[in-house]
Amino acid sequence: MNNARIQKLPSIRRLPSYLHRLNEMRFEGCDKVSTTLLAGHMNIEPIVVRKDLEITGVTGQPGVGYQVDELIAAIKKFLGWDNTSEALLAGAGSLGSALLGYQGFEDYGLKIIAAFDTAADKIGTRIHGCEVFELARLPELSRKFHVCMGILCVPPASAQAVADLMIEGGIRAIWNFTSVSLQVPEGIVVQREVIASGLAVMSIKLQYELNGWK
Amino acid sequence: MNNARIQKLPSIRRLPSYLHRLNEMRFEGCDKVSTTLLAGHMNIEPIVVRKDLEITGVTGQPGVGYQVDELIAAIKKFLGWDNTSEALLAGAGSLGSALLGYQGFEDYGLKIIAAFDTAADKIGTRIHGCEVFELARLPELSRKFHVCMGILCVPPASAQAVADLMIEGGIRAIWNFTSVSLQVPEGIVVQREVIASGLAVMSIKLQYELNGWK
DNA sequence: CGTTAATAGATATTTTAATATCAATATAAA
DNA sequence: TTTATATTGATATTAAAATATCTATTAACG
Repeated sequence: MNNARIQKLPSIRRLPSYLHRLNEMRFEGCDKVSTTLLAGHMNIEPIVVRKDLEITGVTGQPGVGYQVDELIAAIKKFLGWDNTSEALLAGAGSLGSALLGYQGFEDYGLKIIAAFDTAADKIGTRIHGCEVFELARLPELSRKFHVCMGILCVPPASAQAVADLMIEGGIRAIWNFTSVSLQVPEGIVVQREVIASGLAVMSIKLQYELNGWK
Repeated sequence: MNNARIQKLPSIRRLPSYLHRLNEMRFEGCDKVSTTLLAGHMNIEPIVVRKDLEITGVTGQPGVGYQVDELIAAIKKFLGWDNTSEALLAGAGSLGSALLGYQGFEDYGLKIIAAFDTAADKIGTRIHGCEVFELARLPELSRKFHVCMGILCVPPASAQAVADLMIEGGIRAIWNFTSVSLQVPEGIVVQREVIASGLAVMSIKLQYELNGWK
């Protein structure tokens, strides 16, 4: 295939958790933090945290730790979350509405500027402050506002068609919450969230706790 | 720490996607499948699929492939999804409601039998067919029905307290959708879903597509 | 029947991630 | 000041995951 290989993906996946904790710490008035502290909070080893932070290019002070502010800035910059990016959301069903109501995205520099659906009773309304437009207008509005991220929460049957609309609208990255494996042209990023993956891991861990390793 | 080390976690995380596709294939009337076919659908390499399936203990036939039925059964058994397990859900807000409405859980042998909340206007109602009870009754009902999984979707401020209620009710595994890093006794499994992890990965991939590697 | 292509399974290899070790630095306590 | 402790950063090591290679098996086709 295929997508140039992205390295240190496990580290990248942990960065948002560090970022969240660091924001809390800043709010609490801490200005310094050690990897031991961050690790304890996440139940992982300090060495893992240190290696993870390394990829952002931030440096700490031996014997002391890192400046909370610097660390937050470094993580945000590395992830491209230092400037807000705008996103569209397609499918204002229960999951879509939940995502529209999710406050945390602001911390991640993501702003959902419009939602799209086909249900006549939703079009023209606002969900958690976000206006719902007719799905067919997605490409037009996407182009108009130069949106490059799309959040896909439609039923499986229309997932591919709506993804195509997003691509038509110039969207470069699709956050795919459907169960469909999308086919997209070269250069379009798809990030699929499979909620059952977490359940699978939990199921295995639980079996271990209940029965030990078979 | 610290959780005995669980191996092949990446493989475990991919199993639900295979399972989903296999169920579709069975519905379409296919009885055989090759790793090439499954891999193509998920945009990964066939060798990865073969190694993943290996952990379930299933065997295929050289030159032919696997029996779809056998494969489904093997994956379900490995994940403990061959018998339905019952779960409770705490926090019937927008995310909790979305999860209550999620159909896919049936495929994964998960049944949410009750929801809990503190909001007086929700208690006694049904959300997607699931009755909402007063949060304080969680331990009592959990014990009564011998539930061992809890789904946590409450606001951060009450997350630890509600997790404690779950543990009091005999729950052994908590699927944690909050931003809080829970503290739990030995033997309790916590699976935390950090939605921003996927966004972080997507952000890095997008940077690569837009700018190339820095 | 013989040939070709596709496949699983076994094993080996490579790549990547996690972890350990150690030196240098800073802080706090004695 | 001295000592003990905690820290980062660099390097080395180990463990795990991904990938390659090869063999035996099967089906399809001429």
